[in-house]
Amino acid sequence: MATLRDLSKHLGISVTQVSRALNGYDDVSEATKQRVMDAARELGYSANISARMLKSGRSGIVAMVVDAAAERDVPDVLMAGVFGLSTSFARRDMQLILHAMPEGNDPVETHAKLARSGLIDGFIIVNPQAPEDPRIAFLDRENVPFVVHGRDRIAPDYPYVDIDNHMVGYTLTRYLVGLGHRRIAVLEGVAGAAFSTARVSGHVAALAEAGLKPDEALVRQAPMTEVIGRQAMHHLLSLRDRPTAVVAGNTMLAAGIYTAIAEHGLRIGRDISVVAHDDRLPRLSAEDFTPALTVTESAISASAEPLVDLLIARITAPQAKAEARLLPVSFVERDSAQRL
Amino acid sequence: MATLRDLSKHLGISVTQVSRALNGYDDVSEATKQRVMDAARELGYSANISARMLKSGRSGIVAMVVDAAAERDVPDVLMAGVFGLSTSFARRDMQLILHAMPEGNDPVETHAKLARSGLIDGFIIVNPQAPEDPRIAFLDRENVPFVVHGRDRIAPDYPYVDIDNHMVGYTLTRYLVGLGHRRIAVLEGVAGAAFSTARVSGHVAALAEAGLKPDEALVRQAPMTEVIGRQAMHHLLSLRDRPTAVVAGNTMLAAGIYTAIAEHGLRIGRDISVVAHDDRLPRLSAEDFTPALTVTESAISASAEPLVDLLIARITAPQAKAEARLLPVSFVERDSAQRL
DNA sequence: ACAGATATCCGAAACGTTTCGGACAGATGC
DNA sequence: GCATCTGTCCGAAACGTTTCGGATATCTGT
Repeated sequence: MATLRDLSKHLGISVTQVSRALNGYDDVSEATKQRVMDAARELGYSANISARMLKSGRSGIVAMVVDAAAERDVPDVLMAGVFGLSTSFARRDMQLILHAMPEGNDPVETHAKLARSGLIDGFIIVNPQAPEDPRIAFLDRENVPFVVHGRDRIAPDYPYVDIDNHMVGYTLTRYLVGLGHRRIAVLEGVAGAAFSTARVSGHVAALAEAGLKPDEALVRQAPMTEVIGRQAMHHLLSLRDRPTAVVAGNTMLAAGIYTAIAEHGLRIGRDISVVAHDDRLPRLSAEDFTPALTVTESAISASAEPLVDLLIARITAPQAKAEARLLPVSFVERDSAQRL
Repeated sequence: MATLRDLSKHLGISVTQVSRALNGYDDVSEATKQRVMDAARELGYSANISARMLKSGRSGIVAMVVDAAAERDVPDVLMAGVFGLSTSFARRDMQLILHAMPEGNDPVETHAKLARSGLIDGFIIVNPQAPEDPRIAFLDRENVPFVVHGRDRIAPDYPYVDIDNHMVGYTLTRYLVGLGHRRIAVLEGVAGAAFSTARVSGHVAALAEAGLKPDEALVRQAPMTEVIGRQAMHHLLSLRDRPTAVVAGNTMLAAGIYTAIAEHGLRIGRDISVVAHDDRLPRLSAEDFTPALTVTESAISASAEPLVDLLIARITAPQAKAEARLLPVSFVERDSAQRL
């Protein structure tokens, strides 16, 4: 609870100089800088954030609003993201507010209220809706700094971090086509989600390239949980004309799919091929599946650092041209898909 | 970005009166109160939190520090807690900072730094370590408001919300003993965790009551994941003198146990009885297990509201005697345990 | 020795809010 | 009619920081 004034008195120099010493200005001598630093440590001084903010207009706090209802089923991916972000921000002496929005609340209104309070320097937007996310439209219009994990259009003019989801869908399906598969099912995330839409379009593109038409009955967009993967796979396997291969949106879906296939007495790879996208979640590693799962992989945790960088850039220079980062995706062939 | 002064000018009354009107003081007439409210809505006024805080000493922000390494494996229970807390705080116009602490950082130092910044009104402490949690000792000593989910001793003098974990352990084991079981295994949370210690002690008490000695080989304290449940159960089943029943710390462990038993070709209930504690996590419902799982149950989400109440009480009246809330636990008999 | 550059310092204002102490009516009591 | 009370209002100070404009002392080159 020491203040600048306490330090100033203690050292016999002005508040101004103490402040400038602490903030590394160059019109303060090395000697005093040292003395101030030492005294600060000794007295346990830490700048009062609200005072700093009142003056500078920045709080060092960013917020991320998540839809409690939508995220409840899939905490793994959210958690991986939040942890990465929180530590990345902490390293820069910033803090992340996680605001869980109760069901039925308007996301735009929630962001508006948070922004109006003046507390928040910027927002992290996750799970953008395609084709046009209302939160993005709002923040853009109001000139509130934000960065998006994902994107709601092909070439946005706001800062975002994403992977090439179209390519993910294309790669996985293309691989199966190459193995001779013709009836290929797809289990992806919920229909509104931008990443899900992009991947399905990649899937369709790969099919088209092989002269195949997508079969609506084989495409399912739903929350990516193990239970849903299992149910959906059971349904697919009970089809008259069942698929010979399936693409899963993440490893949780894949786990459910594995279970369902086993419960049908079929062998993965031999009877039904499975491939998936792997976000590198801490719990379900594709290489630990039996048989080991063939995937496109891209660690979701890797997006934290660039997201933080871009958001900070946005906050400090709101007028600068928006930057974006496309994270790499690699394809790892294992044993879960075989030639038909 | 409207300020009090904007309102004051716009209405032709003093800043003081505008502030008092907005904060519901009674020395301002109903008429002006109404006018001020209307103008505030019209101009989109929202109090600048840092200014308010600078003056009042309160930010309306509370923080929860979680150990990234420890929570990575078990996001479900953390997530359920965080969501409940965030919405409960939001309802009171407060915000929750989730601070993910990187591995190897000192929790006490992390809390100290956060507290010193002056930004944070209070802390939520989760996963207290028994017998003495250093974070609790520190915050108590420094008179920083906090509330604990759980407790690190039997009868603490700080505010906390908990269930009777000794009773949980006792009830589950007692039930199995009543069914004639004598070799009863226990899979609980990591050894340092207070809840885990309490439950194991309840287990031991129930055994002692039946004249049984606990067998160290049958008690395992580890992270409560499905994978660990499965591995631990495999180990137990391979024992020369294997248990006839097992108590699981939560439904994730139970799910792994179910898998392992099935993989051994044994039937749950008939060959091996299983009971568990059910935190009512959104994903794994005890009643959806086959066979349906017999549990003690207590929704972890129910603790959010009392935690928030107690923390706010602590913040507004730091000197008042600490309150506590013991949440109810119920026993639900289903089909996963049978008479030996 | 002197003008000007350089290095180091400081006072004071400002950010937007809350709140203390007091002001000024009009109403009430005697 | 005077003092007192009640209902409304307001000015000014304060919270702790940052920063602008200026001050002072020391150094440079001539």
